[in-house]
Amino acid sequence: MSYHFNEIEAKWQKYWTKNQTFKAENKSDKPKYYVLDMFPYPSGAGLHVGHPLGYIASDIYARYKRHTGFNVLHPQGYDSFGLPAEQYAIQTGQRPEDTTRVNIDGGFDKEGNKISGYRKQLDKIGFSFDWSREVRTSDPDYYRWTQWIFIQLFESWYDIETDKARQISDLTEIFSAEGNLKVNAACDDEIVEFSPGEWKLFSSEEKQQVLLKYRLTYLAESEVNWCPQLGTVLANDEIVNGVSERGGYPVVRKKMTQWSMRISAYAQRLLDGLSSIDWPQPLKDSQTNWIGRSKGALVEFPILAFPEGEGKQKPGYMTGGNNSHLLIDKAKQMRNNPTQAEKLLWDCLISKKLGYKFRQQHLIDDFIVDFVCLSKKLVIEVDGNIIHDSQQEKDEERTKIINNLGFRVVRFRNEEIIGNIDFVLEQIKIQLQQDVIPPSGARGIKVFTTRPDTIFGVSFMTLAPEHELVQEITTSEQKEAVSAYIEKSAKRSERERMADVKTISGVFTGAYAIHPLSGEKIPVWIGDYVLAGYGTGAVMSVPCGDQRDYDFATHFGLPIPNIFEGIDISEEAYAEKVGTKIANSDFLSGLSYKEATQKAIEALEAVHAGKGKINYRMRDAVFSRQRYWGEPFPVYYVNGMPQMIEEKYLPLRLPEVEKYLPTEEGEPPLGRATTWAWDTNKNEIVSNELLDVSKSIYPLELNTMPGWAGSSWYFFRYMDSENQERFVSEEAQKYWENVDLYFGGSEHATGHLLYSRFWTKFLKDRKFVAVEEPFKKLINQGMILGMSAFVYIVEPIFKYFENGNGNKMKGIEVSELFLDKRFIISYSLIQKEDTRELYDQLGFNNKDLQKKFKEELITKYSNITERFEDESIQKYLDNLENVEAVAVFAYKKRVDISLLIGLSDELDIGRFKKDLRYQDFSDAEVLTEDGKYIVGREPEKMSKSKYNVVSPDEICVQYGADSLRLYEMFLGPLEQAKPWNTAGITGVHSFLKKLWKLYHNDEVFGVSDEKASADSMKTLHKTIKKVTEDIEAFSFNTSVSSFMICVNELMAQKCDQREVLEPLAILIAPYAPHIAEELWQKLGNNESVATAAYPEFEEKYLVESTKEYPISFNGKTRFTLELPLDLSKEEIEEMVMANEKTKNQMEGRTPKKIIVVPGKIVNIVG
RNA sequence: GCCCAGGUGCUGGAAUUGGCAGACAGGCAUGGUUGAGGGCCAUGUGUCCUUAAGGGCGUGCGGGUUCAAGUCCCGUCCUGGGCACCA
Repeated sequence: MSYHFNEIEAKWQKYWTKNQTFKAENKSDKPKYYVLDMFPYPSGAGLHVGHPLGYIASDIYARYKRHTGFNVLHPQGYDSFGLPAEQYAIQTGQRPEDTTRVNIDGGFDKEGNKISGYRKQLDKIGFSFDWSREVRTSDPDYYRWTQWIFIQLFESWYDIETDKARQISDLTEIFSAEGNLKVNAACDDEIVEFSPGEWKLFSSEEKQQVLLKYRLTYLAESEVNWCPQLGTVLANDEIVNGVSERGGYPVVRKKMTQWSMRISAYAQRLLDGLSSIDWPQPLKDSQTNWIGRSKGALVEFPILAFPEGEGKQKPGYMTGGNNSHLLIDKAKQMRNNPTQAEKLLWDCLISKKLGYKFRQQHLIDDFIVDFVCLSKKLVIEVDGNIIHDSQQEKDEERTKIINNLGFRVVRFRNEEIIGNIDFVLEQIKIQLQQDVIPPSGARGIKVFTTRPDTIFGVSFMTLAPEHELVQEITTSEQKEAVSAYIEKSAKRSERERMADVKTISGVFTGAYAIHPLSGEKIPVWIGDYVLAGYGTGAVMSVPCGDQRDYDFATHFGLPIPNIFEGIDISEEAYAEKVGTKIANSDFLSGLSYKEATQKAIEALEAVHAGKGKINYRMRDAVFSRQRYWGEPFPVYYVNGMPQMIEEKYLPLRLPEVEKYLPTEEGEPPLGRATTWAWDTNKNEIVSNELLDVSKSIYPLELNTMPGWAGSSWYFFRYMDSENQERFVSEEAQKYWENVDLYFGGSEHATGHLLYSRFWTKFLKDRKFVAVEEPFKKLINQGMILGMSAFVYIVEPIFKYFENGNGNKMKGIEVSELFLDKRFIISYSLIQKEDTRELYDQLGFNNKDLQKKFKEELITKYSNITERFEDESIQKYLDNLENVEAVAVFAYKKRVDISLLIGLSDELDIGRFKKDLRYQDFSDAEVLTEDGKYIVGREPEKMSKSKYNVVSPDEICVQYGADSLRLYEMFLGPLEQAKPWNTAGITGVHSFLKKLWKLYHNDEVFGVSDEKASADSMKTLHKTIKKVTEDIEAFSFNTSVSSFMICVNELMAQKCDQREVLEPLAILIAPYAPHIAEELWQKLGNNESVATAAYPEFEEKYLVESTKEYPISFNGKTRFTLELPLDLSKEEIEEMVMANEKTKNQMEGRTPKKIIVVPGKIVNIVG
């Protein structure tokens, strides 16, 4: 009875579906185990053999866990929103919804080609998925909850004090009670401070504006990565080498109003969480890298007010702005004519009763304040008796600016001072006791540095061209140069800027900053080596310690002071931290990196010019896409302010549009929808025409969510996929917790895997889930590469070059790599006169390259024929008649692997020539002696465009799903990338045939109930041990070879006992479930093998009494000797030395040393 | 430049608490079975010397530790992946 795998597999796949064998229950006595694969994007191309690799591994583990008594959740679904469906829609006009459905469930594409669909393809491989829990991210029942989570994010802010996300209503309560002064939140940088009174006075819109700066998802105008070809913005992780990940289109910087996710609030927790999860180290490393935490200091360098002055150093008390020279006379005048109240107060203040020095009518920026205590940064303003509204507004404005410079302001009215001077002084005293608030605002240049120890090495400062201060500080002389530079660098695309890191460019602003510790005057430059997006967009340049600063200084002739003891910096900067001593640095001289860093921060803090700071590289994630095929935002706009649609009216369904392109006005595709307005009375989507008619109807958001929205929480939905009340019920989530084992590719390291962790932490903070991390253990499966086939083409080219004498000549250029290949001569180009076309085809479209190639050909001409082993080309050339000159060279061309004969590397020349894709070669000549053409093969990523795709469907038909499963595992370690070679599958296929035979006597099934031999029991238990260890270590390739060894041994032993064959069937069931079920049934079991108890390993069958000792002399094994295992060291030594062979080896010498390791080895030295 | 992973036969790979390198497969070769092909079975297959017995050399390269190194240490080269004017 032979092994009819197709019948067997179809039978059991049907059985599993019918009996819902793998349906997971949310209630069970068994312990739970959650195994998950990253769900696929269902593309029109269907599955290739690379896709199921991870699914097979996870399936084996899930099945293994079922055998060992776990309640296993092993679901599957589709990440069905995404760009390719939309691109396809743009091209063909078909609805993405329809094409996506066909890609999953099967059907026909527009050309009428049959698409079998992901589901059918997956089903054929025999996975133990619980399909009753399937999710599709593009299903309104699913994205309803994606929208819901978005609303929760909108309704939350991040409280740094409690290190948690909290409801936005908590924040508004705090604002009403105490303003925002004490709020320590993750929020936008430019937050204006306000009191509870001011908060109450804000209009509704102003309040919404303020709150947007705190929300975890917020609308902000920011510089984004705009991809004109795709018509959308991209997140940082969707850009690779300055071009879009999908399609490879250029990306430019553009200012746009976009939804963003405040993931930066979670930077530290995302970093800390990594230590609690069992993920591959490289993956953790790349997340760590991406988050990019760096420890250092934030330092503020004040800007010199009179850069064009006599070069005098500005004293610390001169706090005036750029217009000080105009105001200073006015201030003097005011000092001489004080009001009554001013006079009274000044007399008290100048008497130093309060213990602090005050100044009168002093310049701060472009304002003259009445009194100021510079050391405590306290301003005292005296107001007239009658205060008009307009005056009050002006005062508030003025207070804000002064606040931003780091001064507090107290105001008293004239009558207060005159009426109760003691009370006023008491108030001032209280203010003086408070700490100085470091300046939060404008005039200083704030920089972030990881090397505060090198602060005395600063010789200039550099701002990013986009820096907001640039316009303000640039002197009139430099204005032109600076503007030109800014314009030039703004024009450069991101890619250009990245490609060109070598060119040093920059311009002096004319402004100077003041060193906060030395008081020295430091020139301020702008340069595009400083990135606007990182840190503060400005750097303190320490040329001796940073190569970029060094290069910049060298280029522009700026000074390079050396602050390292005994280090030569005449050639390059010195960036080593350890073992370095700081010199020429005032109080830091002589200190190590660590000591100096700490001292520098202390000193900066003392003068309120800086503080220690942790900076993160990770930016907030842009969450809007100008696309159609994504989740619509549950958002409408009232007076330009975003409003959330109430939860109970979700989902907000994606509208129909006629075309999937942006509108003429450049709006996203949803701008084409005619029914896309929100009626706040009826709470439904209504026609846009009503927008002007009714006051309760508002426009809906036109952007959609990015691809990662739906995938950031789907693992929770599987726990309770039918729930209509909640995204996952509390009980279901508490039961399944999180994913125990997650399989997927490492390419999602900084996208999906980071965003999922972020959302999970957020949901935990808001108590929607009870876990902090989504995936406990993660395994990255490696990519299966396709074996692309290549043909090697030589093409004769005429009128190609001339030698020095003006004669045309003959030559061959064949890459050395191709010397052992067979060639195909293409005639297609012979007829073509214009060689430029050929150049283009080969990439030699550059004049220099052409010249170089020509030269090389001439110099190599003399010895090329010797190097070239296949003489047929030479013969061909020699036989050419009436041709004076010809040059030939070879290149390779991909050929479709379906044009090969069988599984061999031989090209079907007839079909190749007839193939339309290779019509240039229809009259080609194949240079081979034996009439065969053997292609070259190279591993590459499997893809349709490379003609190297192997479909699992064909493999299943030819060899069966069990063979496919075993082979994919047998190929090599799971995490490794490895090439696919269909020919190799015969190994595992014949193994399965042998296994089948083991359970059969000739034509009939037959097992005996007799006792198995000791050898068979040993083989079985050895296999149980090895396979179990391997499966726990995810070493599936070695367990497959263990099965092979096991079956080979049992065959040799002629084993047919149930005692061995029954446990073996269970053992192999996770790997080859179909054949295992069939054998299990034939063994007389009625239930599926899926939940049969896993065989237990028993040591006793493996106990050996003897060991074949390798006997080595000076480390080289010469022979082996079988000895009982219970011998002592001495006994072993005695027996070995007594052996005849030992005596032969020693040839009468006495050993210097004898090493005996019982149970392992004997080594005789001498 | 920085971080990570990895270099073992013709190919995929096995062996890393230091203990007979090349398990298990594919390929190739020879033989058997078969009308033929496919299939199946058997044997061989790191490399060099040798009729053989046997021996030399062998895990990218160079050193070192050890009775013993693919495995540990130092240096170096190469390949693949990630990040990158990140201050």
